[in-house]
Amino acid sequence: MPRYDFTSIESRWQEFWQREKTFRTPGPGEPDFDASKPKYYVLDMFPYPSGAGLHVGHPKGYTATDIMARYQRHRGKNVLHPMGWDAFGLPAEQYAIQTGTHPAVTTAKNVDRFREQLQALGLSYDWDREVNTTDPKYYRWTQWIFSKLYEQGLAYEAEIPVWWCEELGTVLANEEVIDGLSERGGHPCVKRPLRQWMLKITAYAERLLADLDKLDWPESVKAMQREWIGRSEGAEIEFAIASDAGAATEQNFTVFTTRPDTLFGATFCVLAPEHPLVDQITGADQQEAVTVYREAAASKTDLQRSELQKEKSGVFTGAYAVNPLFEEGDPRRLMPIWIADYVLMSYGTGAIMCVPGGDQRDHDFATEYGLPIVQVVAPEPLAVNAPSVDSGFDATHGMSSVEMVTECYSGPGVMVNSGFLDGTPTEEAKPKMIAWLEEQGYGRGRVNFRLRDWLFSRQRYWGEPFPILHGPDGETKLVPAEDLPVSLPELDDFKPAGALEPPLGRAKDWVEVVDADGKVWRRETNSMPQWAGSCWYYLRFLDPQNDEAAWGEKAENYWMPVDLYVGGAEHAVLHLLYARFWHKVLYDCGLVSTDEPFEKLVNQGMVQSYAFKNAQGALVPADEVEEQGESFVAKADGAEVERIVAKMSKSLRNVINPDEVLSEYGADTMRLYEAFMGPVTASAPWNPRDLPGVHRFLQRTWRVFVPQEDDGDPIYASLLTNADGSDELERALHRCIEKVGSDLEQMGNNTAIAAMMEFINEVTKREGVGFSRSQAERFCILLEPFAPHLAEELWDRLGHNESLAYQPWPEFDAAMLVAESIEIPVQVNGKLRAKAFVPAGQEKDRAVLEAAAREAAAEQLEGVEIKKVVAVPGRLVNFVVAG
RNA sequence: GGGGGAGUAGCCCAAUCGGCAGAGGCAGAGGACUUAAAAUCCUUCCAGUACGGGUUCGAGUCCCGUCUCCCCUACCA
Repeated sequence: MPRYDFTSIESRWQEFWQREKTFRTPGPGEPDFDASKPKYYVLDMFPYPSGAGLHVGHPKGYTATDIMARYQRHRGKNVLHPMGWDAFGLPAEQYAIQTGTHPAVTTAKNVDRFREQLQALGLSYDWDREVNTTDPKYYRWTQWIFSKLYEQGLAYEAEIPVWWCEELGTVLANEEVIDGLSERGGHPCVKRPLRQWMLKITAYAERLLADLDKLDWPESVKAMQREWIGRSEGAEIEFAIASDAGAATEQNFTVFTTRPDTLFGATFCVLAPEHPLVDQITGADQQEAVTVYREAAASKTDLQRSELQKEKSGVFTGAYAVNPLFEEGDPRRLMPIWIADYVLMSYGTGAIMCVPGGDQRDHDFATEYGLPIVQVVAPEPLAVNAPSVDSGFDATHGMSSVEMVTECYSGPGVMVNSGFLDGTPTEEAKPKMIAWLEEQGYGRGRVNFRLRDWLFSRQRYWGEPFPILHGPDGETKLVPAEDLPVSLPELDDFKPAGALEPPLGRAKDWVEVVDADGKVWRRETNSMPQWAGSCWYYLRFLDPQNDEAAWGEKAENYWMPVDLYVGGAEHAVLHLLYARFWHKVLYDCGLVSTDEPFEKLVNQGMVQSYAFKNAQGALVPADEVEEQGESFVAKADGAEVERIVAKMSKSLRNVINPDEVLSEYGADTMRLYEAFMGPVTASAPWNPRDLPGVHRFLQRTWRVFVPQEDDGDPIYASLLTNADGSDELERALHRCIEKVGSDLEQMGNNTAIAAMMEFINEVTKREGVGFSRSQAERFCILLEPFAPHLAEELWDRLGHNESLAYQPWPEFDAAMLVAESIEIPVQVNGKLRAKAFVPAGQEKDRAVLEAAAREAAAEQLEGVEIKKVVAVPGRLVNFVVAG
């Protein structure tokens, strides 16, 4: 086999690894577990096994983690590197509705295909730890964790308006609905009140926010989570509704504001159109306008609302609220109450006080409807004689003419026109006002979160059943832990059972449960959302066969936390926030030993693909374009098209199938290319032209080990002797070891590959002369994380019987990293003018450096005055000269 | 509007603390081998780092301003 025959090499080693269970990872308690070794837990976000199979984007992250896993094994660590399936989900259920095929059947088929494809890439997962969220042995524990949440009072039922998607026959979470359309499939959705299970994630808002600081995560992800949690400090203020006579009545409403300091500048209030108080306070004259406005607002989608963003709209209710700062008779005491759709019922209290002098939105609204604007914050510190006293009312608003302004200023400054706060800087004014409100009983300081409780139920078949029973009198109880799992019943028809009745409602025998006392209970027919299984799978990997517990304490103590977690940025908020929430609950229950699950997070970049755009700017599918010399033209009409980089998508027909790459170049080339494209975190287009480059590197490697004659030896005889290698190659190898090792530590896989190419080029240049067995062996270890099949094959041919996977990483000698003579650039006034040569070992000696530099630049330095000499040891010498 | 990130050769990408702009690959050019082609090997061409200022002996790297692109988010009171 003189040629590099990747097909037979790769299948040989894949069979070997599977047969020998090379990557089986014993855990605490198992006989072959070595507790003295440090651990490394490297995890991929497990995939949803779709019917389409893998595409080249998946392996980008998987390759990166596999390289890390293999590297850490060479570093002598116990490496936990598992894979599994997030297999509940809508596509299998919809396929079932269309074809009658049970989702379990579809899922099993897809899982098999995914597993095959992953194994074909030579990924070193411990397949004994494979988990599947749809397996009753798995979801038994998902249900068990739900029970814990329920026991902690963190799961509750509520009748709330939720997004209902008629087409999908289910409720969706806010984040699964974009612009009124379902994220999956793009079907229209409407809001409806429904009984739902909620998880009280808001109870953990503060900790979920604070603990972000200690995570080694991308800034962008942390920023997104912070924004999603949306903590803001301010105050709640209660406003009484004014009677016709202007007195405060019993009726009131509460607003949340981050600017209590500006209460003196509040000139009106706005309620969300859906606010319950609107019906009660609307005056007869305004009734019709209010009704019309509310109906219009209700029918608007978020998209429509945001399109109309620029122009504020609203309607006066006819009622007034009392600003508690002002005495009766003061015109500023009565604030008209409007409704407007820029105030959202779902945030804060659904009502705001409006300070048009200090808030752009309020200002826009006030300008639109001619409401008074008062300045209460002055940007610059003002002199003592700043105007601060009311002086009569103007004709338009009955307000003081002095303080009417048209500008809006929302920055920090000094309070004006603000009674007892006059002259106080903004930041001090806030606590002062809060203190006043608390003292007077009008309000209190308060922290508000944007984060809302997690809508945790779905009207689907293909999800985890709740371990919940409903009694005849409306009571609710948990299914006892020993009766778990509550298995999914068999069904023939997976459609919703009624307008709002989930498919599980069809399983009558399953739904009804009679207890020992003859009492009839009904099972919960909602199921859990897809996020449930992925909230804790990283814990099940620790101890996947355990039938007594979700995980063993020893395993958890040893393996957690996850050292490196790699996945797409699309999970920045939802999955990662939900999983952190569950983990903290488990931590509080004493079930896990760390308060955060994922220590380091890396988002792999997207693998994009080329697409084409014609002169009209329309996208042209890739298979309708051909290359003509330097340019690309549409096959249809020969018109020139522009090549652009885009996401892979079916419609652009630019999706790259990994199977083709594998058959043409093999898994090692595929892995190498994925890793060589650029930094793991960067997005880059899949460029088929670049594949031969990395493939050639593997071929060159092959050729420096294996003679090319048809009847040649399986490996060069010179590599089977114990002769010393040449000093130059030894130095080159030490540089390579140092570079590959330090790059791997920081996932610099692309540059590590470049270093190996450099070394092999060096060996090739010498036609293998001076390449020793010891060098060949050490190089095999460096290569193994990237191209494990080829590395194992060469290692085997070097005469080893054991797998290469656990060989210790080679050492390098710092003294070997430098050449014998060191070239030092010599600058004159910062410009490169000459090169000096210094013997290795003396490059840090300033005197030697300077002397060598003077000699090298003698010509340039002749007859000029040297004002200064900058000599950086080992780096360069710069002469600063006059003129 | 807000937040995160990126602009280095025709292309993908490198460049520790500020210290020779180039490690590697693709593409291009020339050559060797070959009956020829493929494969392989050798040689070689190519930018002053988006733009404008500043600090410095010295700036791709630090500071200020501007532009372009990508991602996320969006009336959050």
